[in-house]
Amino acid sequence: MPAEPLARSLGPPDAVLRRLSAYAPLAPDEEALLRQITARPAPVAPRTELVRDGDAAPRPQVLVEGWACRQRLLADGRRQIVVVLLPGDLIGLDRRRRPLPFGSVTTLTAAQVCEAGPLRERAARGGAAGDGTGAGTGEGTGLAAALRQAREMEEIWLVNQVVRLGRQTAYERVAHFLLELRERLSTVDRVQDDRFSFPITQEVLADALGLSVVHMNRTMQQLRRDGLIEQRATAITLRDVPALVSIADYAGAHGA
Amino acid sequence: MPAEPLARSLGPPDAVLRRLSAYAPLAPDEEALLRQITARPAPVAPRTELVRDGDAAPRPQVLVEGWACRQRLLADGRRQIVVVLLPGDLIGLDRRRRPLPFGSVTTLTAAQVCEAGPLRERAARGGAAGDGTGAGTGEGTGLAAALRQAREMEEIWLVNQVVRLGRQTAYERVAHFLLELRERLSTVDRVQDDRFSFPITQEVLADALGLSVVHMNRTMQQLRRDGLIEQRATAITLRDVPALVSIADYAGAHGA
DNA sequence: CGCAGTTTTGATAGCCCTCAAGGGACGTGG
DNA sequence: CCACGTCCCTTGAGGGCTATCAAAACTGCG
Repeated sequence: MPAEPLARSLGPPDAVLRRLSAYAPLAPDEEALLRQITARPAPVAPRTELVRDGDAAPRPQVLVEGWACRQRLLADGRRQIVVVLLPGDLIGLDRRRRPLPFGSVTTLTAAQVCEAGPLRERAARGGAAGDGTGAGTGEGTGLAAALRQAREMEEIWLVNQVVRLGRQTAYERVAHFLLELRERLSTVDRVQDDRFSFPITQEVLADALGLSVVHMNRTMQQLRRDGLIEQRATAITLRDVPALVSIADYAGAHGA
Repeated sequence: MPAEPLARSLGPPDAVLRRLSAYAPLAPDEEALLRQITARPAPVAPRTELVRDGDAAPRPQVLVEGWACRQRLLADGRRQIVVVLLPGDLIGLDRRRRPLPFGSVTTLTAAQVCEAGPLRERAARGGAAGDGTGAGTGEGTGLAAALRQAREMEEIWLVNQVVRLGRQTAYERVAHFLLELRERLSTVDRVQDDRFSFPITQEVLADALGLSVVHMNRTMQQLRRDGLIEQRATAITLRDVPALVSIADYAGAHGA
């Protein structure tokens, strides 16, 4: 099962570096550290658990290639995907002091993962960090700032997810989710002309958006019939972003 | 309009201190700072916006008394409450570097709020923090550790909310939510014999749990009829916590 | 060429929403 | 003391969105 032929063609595999330097400018030695960490990514099969539920000390990792997710299972087998993780995303970088029932982290596709312990240590030791109170104007620079930003982005994705699941219809949910994916993937150069790799099954999509597989399928069909999206192989194209934005009431995570 | 007669009888107003020292042991001077900050709380009317949506630099505040929420409004008026904030909870303590579309923070009841700028500064300056890599065993102490823990707890509440909204029925959602409230309120000594103040309307509850007011009402009735909860005035009693836990598939945020 | 996983389709049912209206609690004012 | 408004809770009826069950078409693959 090839990981993501399209993704590879759409961008080189330095997703983590792209992601973090989009969040905050990095010092040369920090970039070097990142390159070193991601030099030899470990291939991981689909449906592999990267972090077990309740794990006391999840190892810091970075997702270099492929998609994954944080998910939680209910006792009767129902699954809720809490957040989808994309190339360049971080896993377990927050130092936790207690084993928290966060759910597990699992790959959705074939993926490539790197250990990121040194990244956390480097950030903890501090650097160009702008820790000053700064009243909010300062952005902060350096690895620590980038990691903070990464954490805040993840919180935004969670809030988005709550709004989708709580107050939007299936149609709106899918539109909103696709727009979020587009925005996130574009920061790692995986989007061209509103087209990007889309390597997950409708079952996964359903578990992410709180729907049944059958209804997920019908909703996708509706979006296609309405000319809003187009799927070929494992890639998807958003054919009318403004319309999608309007439907989903989408307000991105822009900085202004 | 009296804020919360029951709450007052169930616990003294030093909710913030209780909350934070439950997260991590504080140094004497940190406790003193907390007492100083919360010495003169400002009364706030219900439905008051404490943080506006997209606010670049939300002022750090602590909720000393009353309930509030983070919420997001859709263009057509639909409202989703992202997370409910209880006495002792923190608001805007994370230093943000960009204006993020987080939604607004609004009081749900009459409340008492304190500015907490000094708290953030004190934590940033560092203290007894256990920043060592520690492999996960160390808990960390001091204000900074407590604030980190507070942030992680909020993330757990978000994940809980996602699971509720995505994969649970109305009945399960309410059970799950009530158990979470019980657990959170108990850390600030606002729970006695599974009974606690419950000062929000069913409309608020509906917006928190992604339901209509009518269905919210019917679900509460069902829970009462099943002998699981009991409401009198503005207080609620969980009459069968094990049953509720089973129904909701509730796994608290315990440390083991 | 059959197998397993995925997508698709049809039919039926159910959870939950919307609309509408009545009742209760509380405070205000006459 | 009672009329009256407001807010909240409650109830009824009808319908729509979405789930479930079942099975067929499709795809990639060994």
